[in-house]
Amino acid sequence: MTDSVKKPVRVRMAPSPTGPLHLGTARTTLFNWLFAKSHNGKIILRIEDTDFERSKKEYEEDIINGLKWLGFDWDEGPDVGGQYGPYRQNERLDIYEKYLNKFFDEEKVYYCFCSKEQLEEDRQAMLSQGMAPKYGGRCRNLDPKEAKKRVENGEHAAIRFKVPPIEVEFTDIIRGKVSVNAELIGDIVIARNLRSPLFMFAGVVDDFEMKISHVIRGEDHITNTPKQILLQRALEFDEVKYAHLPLILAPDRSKLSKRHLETSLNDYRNEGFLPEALVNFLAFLGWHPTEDKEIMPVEELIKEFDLRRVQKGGAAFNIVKLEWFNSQYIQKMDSKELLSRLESFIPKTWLENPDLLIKIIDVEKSRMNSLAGFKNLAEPFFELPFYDKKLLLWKDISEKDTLRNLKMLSEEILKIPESDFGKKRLEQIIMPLTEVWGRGELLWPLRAGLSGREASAGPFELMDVLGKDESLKRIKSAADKFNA
RNA sequence: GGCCCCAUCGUCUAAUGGUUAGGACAUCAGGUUUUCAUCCUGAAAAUCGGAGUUCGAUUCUCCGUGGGGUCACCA
Repeated sequence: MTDSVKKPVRVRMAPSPTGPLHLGTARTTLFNWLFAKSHNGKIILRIEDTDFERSKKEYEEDIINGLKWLGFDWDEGPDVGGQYGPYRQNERLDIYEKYLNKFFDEEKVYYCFCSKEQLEEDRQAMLSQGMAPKYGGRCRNLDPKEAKKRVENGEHAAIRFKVPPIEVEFTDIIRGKVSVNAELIGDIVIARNLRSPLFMFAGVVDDFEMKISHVIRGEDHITNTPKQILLQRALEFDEVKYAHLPLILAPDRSKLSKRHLETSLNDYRNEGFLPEALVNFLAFLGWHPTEDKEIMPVEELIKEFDLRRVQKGGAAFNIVKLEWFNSQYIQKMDSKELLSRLESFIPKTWLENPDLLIKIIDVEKSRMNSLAGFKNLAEPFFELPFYDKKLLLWKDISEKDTLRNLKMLSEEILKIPESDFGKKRLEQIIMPLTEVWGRGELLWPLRAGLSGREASAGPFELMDVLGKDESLKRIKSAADKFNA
């Protein structure tokens, strides 16, 4: 309960399966995960599906999938079990009911029969008077026995918690002291009925039941915290430690929404971002190590992660920087490994020749800033694109000279024995020629003819991958453009 | 609107009661055996405004401004 008695670190990842895995959820999860890992703590995955109308099994699957893809694991959860389960709130209704009944016995809650229309009217009235809209307490003083009877007779009533009019203060690990006057809050609804708790209440019960030590969540929850602390006190639970993370903002620092960019993790996955890059990028959105470094693999993040170094202000999402992280991780990645990541991004037929693909990857790696971009880069290796003969002309070199140069190169390349054909040998043969005839004059048409592209890898690398026959074929086809 | 949180280059951020306010991405200019990319070098670029505390504040305090969050029988 106090700092002197250190509780074992147990954090929870608590996504709501009301949509596909969100970028913000991914980052909150990452910070929880890093914190737990760096403290040898346990991680609990809890599915917060008390909103039965919006919660969907498919979203739960998507979220779990996405979290695993990012490389996270957990010690307890709906899929792996654990001694504090079940781990779906929907399966814990008995537990909530028990505490709700306790609350009724102690008269800390009451039934509220106000209709939604009525409440909305009240709200508007208060708003128009410039007041903070809060529940006025119309049902607070109804006779509990009578209220219970009405509910038993089938009348619908929500369950409200009597919020005491006191100042609530808590210490946030990131922000320090935060205090709120609960008088401004009004009695909050904590359950639709005994079998249908709401987030505010279910979370508090679960955090206690699951022995959670630290609640690390987005700043959007900061105003929920005093309410939950009040609930904890009423339930006589130990207080947990809180850390509220700064929010991810849109690139223009406004509120993050789908209007500005993709907010679902799957979009980034499908665009060919590496989970390693995403994790590194997300970690640096609001956090930074002591030293100046950017590329930090996850093991290093764990080693250096510290909640106290988390930024307080919101962080704008910068896709360009993400792309940079991605290209860095791609360049550093072993080509074999890269190939396995590439599988879902390329035509199946390409997979028939893995050796060739590895060669292409080696050559094109530095030009890749996403897995999805590889296909376009690799296409010329499988099929020479159609191109206009103008592409072969270096600066103001004439067609005639270009043709001559191509023929000359072709003859020289032909002389190289198959067994000795490769980048090194090609350079040895061709580079001296450029001393005489000019670099651009020889190399440009050669490269353009081999790739059929305005921009590509260099001619020696190209030929190295294409092989002697295909290279000569392409050079001939380039020369033919002028013969015709 | 009430309440809460926040504020260093365009962006992510480092640092300190005294520094030429550092790094990274992006930008610009060069260089590295032709193009593109990689890589290297260099340049430009910031302490939101105003008071106060102090010998000295970007750092501490207050006010203002700006941004964000929240005020659901969503989470």
